[in-house]
Amino acid sequence: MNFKRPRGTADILPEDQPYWGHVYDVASKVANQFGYHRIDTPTFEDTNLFERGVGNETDIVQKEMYSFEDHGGDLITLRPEGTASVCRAYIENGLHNLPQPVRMYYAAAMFRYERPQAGRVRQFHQFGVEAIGDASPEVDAEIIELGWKYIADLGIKNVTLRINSLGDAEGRADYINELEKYFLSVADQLPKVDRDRLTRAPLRVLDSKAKETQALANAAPKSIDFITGEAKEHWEALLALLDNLEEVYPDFSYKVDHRLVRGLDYYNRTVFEFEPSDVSGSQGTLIAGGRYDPLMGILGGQETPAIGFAGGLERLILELKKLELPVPSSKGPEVVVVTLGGAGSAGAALASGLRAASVSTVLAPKRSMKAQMRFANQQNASNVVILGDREVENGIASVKSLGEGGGQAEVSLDAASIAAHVLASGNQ
RNA sequence: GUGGGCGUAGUGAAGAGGUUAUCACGCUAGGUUGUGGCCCUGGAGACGAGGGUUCAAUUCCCUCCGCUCACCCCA
Repeated sequence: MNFKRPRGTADILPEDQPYWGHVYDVASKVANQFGYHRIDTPTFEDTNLFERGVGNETDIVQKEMYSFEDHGGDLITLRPEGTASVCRAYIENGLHNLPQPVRMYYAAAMFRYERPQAGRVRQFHQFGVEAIGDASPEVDAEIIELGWKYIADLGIKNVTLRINSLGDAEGRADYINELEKYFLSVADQLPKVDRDRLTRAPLRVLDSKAKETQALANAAPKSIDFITGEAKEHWEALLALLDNLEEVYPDFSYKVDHRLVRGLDYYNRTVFEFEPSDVSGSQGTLIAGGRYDPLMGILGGQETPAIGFAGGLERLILELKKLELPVPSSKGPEVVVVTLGGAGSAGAALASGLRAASVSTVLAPKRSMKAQMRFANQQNASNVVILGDREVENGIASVKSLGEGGGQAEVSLDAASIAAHVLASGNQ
């Protein structure tokens, strides 16, 4: 009986690491460009944080959380998303005392008990950003710009940005009422999935995948027609700011989509999503976010406006692979040390000396010379240093460059000389 | 939770109710005594599990398990 990884988890093998390194590197680079600082929160939290923060009625809380009682009797949950934790940390650590807004980002594993499929696993990874403590539409635009730039810097083109406003809590009830009324009036034309949805979450009928529903949803009442006052001003200001972005970034564009809604309870006003334009995959959303002004209050903090997004790294990597986009490849060592005969220990000593001199060095396995050369080649090494009894005796090592038409040189057998030789040829 | 597809070496594939299960890549050892990539020759390595039908099952049937895709949901 062999052990297998749990369903919905993945081993990220060395060969896949270039993709992961790339999505993490670009994430931190772009976040820093916008003045966002990294925050790490615990992998698990009090179950109650998510029940309150994510919303007790959501599927995430109802059937997807990894929850357990620990040995002290506390109810613990592996985080299914990042925003609730960041807000908890903001409140707990008194980050409202910092200059506002506080700009933070995270990149970490999340856990949801779901049926795995393309672009969806049980342990998955998100890059998320949050700007807390500023209600102005400029911050909305900034977050959207950040998300767009992240995707663009990864090299992914042809993404569609859809945006909508859910308005504030006050006006929302009226809107949902109207929406329900409308869908009920055409209920006989809805497929049963959507009739069920209508009783459960009327907003979600809007983004149904069913063809029959989509035509009806297009004609449904729009939330942006129900928003008033500050929320309306906010929305219009945001659209103007996005128009500016179109001038700065030639490829940037957005589409107001009144059928865009969110699954989590805490969102208000601005919501948005980035997804590939060629809607092939069903789990297509690469980045999704929005404003969540009510959340801080829900979690027991002071009312504090905030907005953020989260992006699925697995989905981004899937897209990178689909588009066959290049990612920085892992480099081989600068030196592989090949030893023959009784030179084994001299080789090990030389390898240590080279590493001490900051030259990446790998010792070839003790096999035939041919096998060791082949090993060096497979490691993608820049050079081999050949060390046999002859060399040890004469105090001279053969240093061979493995590149195209690389030559071979005799170098004095000491780490400093070899390091200098290797670094000099590497810099040419 | 619901519904489809699929389970043969590490990977990708082929195969037949009946002796030793095939191929490619990969791995590994060699091919003149100390020089990689190309080429050649060896070697290791597999029928997901259980039950049934049959003289005989890896092949047909059933169950389970696993993988995968979609719905649902969501990043």
